[in-house]
Amino acid sequence: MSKFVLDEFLPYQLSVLAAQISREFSALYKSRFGITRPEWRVLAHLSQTESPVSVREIFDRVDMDKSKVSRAASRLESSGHILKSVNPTDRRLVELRLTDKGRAMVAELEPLARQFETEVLKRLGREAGRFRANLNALLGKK
Amino acid sequence: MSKFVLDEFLPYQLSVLAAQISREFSALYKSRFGITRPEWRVLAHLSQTESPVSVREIFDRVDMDKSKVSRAASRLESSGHILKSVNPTDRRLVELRLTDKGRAMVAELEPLARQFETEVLKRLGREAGRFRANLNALLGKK
DNA sequence: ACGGTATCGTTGCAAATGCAATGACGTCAA
DNA sequence: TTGACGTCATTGCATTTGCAACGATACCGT
Repeated sequence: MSKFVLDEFLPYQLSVLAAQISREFSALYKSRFGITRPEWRVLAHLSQTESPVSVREIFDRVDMDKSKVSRAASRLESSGHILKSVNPTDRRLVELRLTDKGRAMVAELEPLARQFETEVLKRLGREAGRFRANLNALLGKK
Repeated sequence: MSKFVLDEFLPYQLSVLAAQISREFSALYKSRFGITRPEWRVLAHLSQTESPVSVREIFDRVDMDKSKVSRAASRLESSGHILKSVNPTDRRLVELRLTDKGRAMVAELEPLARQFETEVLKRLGREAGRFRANLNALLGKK
């Protein structure tokens, strides 16, 4: 059997690539807005829907531990980017929603995100679409 | 401009996929051999070469902080899987090499790794090769 | 209505992490 | 040879992380 080569091991490659790209991008929003990765995720998720969203909903969909989401939300509340309130229908739930300040920040952030993504995909040329499709397949989408 | 959708954001997708797959695989070797992810990386890297390898060499190629490598190596030494020794030519360097016990463990581990990888790639069917090629391109290989 | 069970978000805590500082060693030029 | 500078691995420390435990609330069968 041929030798095992770590550099060609899929889980390893994915790990390295994801870490590199995330580091690069997070350096961007960290320096520009002073937010952390978990905070960015919460913000990005909140920006997608008008209605308030519970902590559970986020950590379900966003692949972060409950506590991570909870703490990120608390920081975002302190910094005035989101509001937390108890859901009156089900008092176990906490509703998160963007403040105007939060919305403004996301509005600045999103173009940067798009641009960053475009730059990355440029490296793949015409293979970009296929790569994304395969990524989605591995993520078990649709 | 169309709405920003986190689920379709490349850095996010890569992060999630890498985390999922790494979690899955690390659960395997953790339950079976009690080693952590950094330890697995060091072992996997050491298994690829006969000659001893310095800490620097590993953290350069393996995308881990120096201290992470150093601590993983110490744990692996305690558990008897590797040996650490001072390089006699350049006494700043620490040579890491597998013990027989370490080699035996890696020998068990590698087939599991291959199999795991195969299972993942199966989900892509005939696209697998292309996906890997694109991954390599993004990693800036060759 | 009541008890048992499940779900939600937060928190405590131990472990892992990243980063800077440190100390040991090498290199090189004068 | 010396001294300034660079490199290596480890360690200290503050922060982050994951996990379990907890209190509060909701749900469900009886």
